Amino acid sequence: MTHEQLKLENQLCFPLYASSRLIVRLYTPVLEPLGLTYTKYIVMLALWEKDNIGLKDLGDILFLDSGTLTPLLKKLEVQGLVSRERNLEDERNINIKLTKQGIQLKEAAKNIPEKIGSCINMSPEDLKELHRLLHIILENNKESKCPN
Amino acid sequence: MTHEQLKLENQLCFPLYASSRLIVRLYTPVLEPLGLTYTKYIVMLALWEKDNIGLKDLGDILFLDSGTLTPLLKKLEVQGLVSRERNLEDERNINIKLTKQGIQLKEAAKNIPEKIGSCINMSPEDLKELHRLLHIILENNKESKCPN
DNA sequence: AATAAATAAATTGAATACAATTAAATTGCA
DNA sequence: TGCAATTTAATTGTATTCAATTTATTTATT
Repeated sequence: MTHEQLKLENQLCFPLYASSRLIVRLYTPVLEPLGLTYTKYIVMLALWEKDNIGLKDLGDILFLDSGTLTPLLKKLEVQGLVSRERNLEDERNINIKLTKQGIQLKEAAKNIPEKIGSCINMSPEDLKELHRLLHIILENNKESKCPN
Repeated sequence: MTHEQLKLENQLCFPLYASSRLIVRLYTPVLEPLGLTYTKYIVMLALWEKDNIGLKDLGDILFLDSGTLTPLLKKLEVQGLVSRERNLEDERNINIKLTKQGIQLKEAAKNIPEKIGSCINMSPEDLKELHRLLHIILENNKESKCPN
C-alpha cells in the first residue's frame, strides 16, 4: 500500500506548482511600486514586445483566456496603461494598445528581471537548463488534455 | 529601447507559471471523479504520506498558509475525507487526520500519476532533469524575498 | 504570578484562473 | 441569399492564493 508514485517527492506537478508560486511571489513587492500585479506584468511584457494585438492572440501568447484577460485589461485601461477598442474589420475582435503611459512604464520596468534574478538562488547553468526544459514542456503540451 | 531582458522569451518566471497552470489543468478531469480539485489532491498526497499532522506542518510541506488551507480542509472535512481537531497538548495547533474514507481514497487515486504522466509529452530524461531542477529551486528559495 | 513576545489558526479582502454559458459577428455552405 | 457552424468577448460562478489582520494560546521575562 505504499504506492511510491503517489509520494509528493515523486510528482512532477507539485514542484512545478510550488516553485511557480514561490517565484511569482517574489515579484509582488518589486511590481507594487509600478502599480502592477504579476499577471498585469506579463500582459505588459507581451504588449511591450508586440503592441496593438487582439485579446485572443494575447491569450494565446500568455496561455490565458478572456475570462482572465477581460477584467484584467479593463483594470489596465482604468490605470491608463492600455486602450481597448473593437477591431473595425472584424468586430468580434478587440485590439489592445499601449497608451503613451503604458509605453513609458517599460523604462521603469527595465531593471526588474535583473532584480528578480538576483533574488533567485540558482546557478546560471541550472537556470539555463531549467529555462530550456520549461520551454519544451510548454511547446509540447499546448494542446494536451487528459481523459477522465 | 529593446530591453532584451524584458522579452517574455527570456523570462524564467513566465514558462514556470504557464507550464504550471498547463499541467495542473491536466488534473482537473482526472480528479473530478474522485471529488478532488488539484489543491485538495496535493493535500491528500501529503496526508497519505504522513497522517495526523498539524496544519502548520502541512503548510510547510505544501508551501501553503492557513488562509488557503483552512477553508480547503473544512471542505475536505465536509466531504468526509479528513477530520480536524485541536491538539490537546497545544491548543494553538490543529491536527488533521484522514478518515477511513480518506484512507480508502488512496486506492482510487493510485493510477493517477501514471495517467497524467501518459498525457505529458516529454522524454523520460528531460522529465527527470526537470524534476531535479525544480527541487533545487524549491529547496534554495524557500525563504527568498525580494526588496521593493 | 503578571505581562510581553511569539506562535498558530481563522478571517477578511483583493486578485486571479478557469470551466461553462451567453451574445454578437463572421464565415462557409446549401 | 439565407442559415448553420464557427469564432471571439464578455459574463457568471466556483475555487483558489495570499497579504494583512484578528483571536486564542503558549512561552519567555521580569
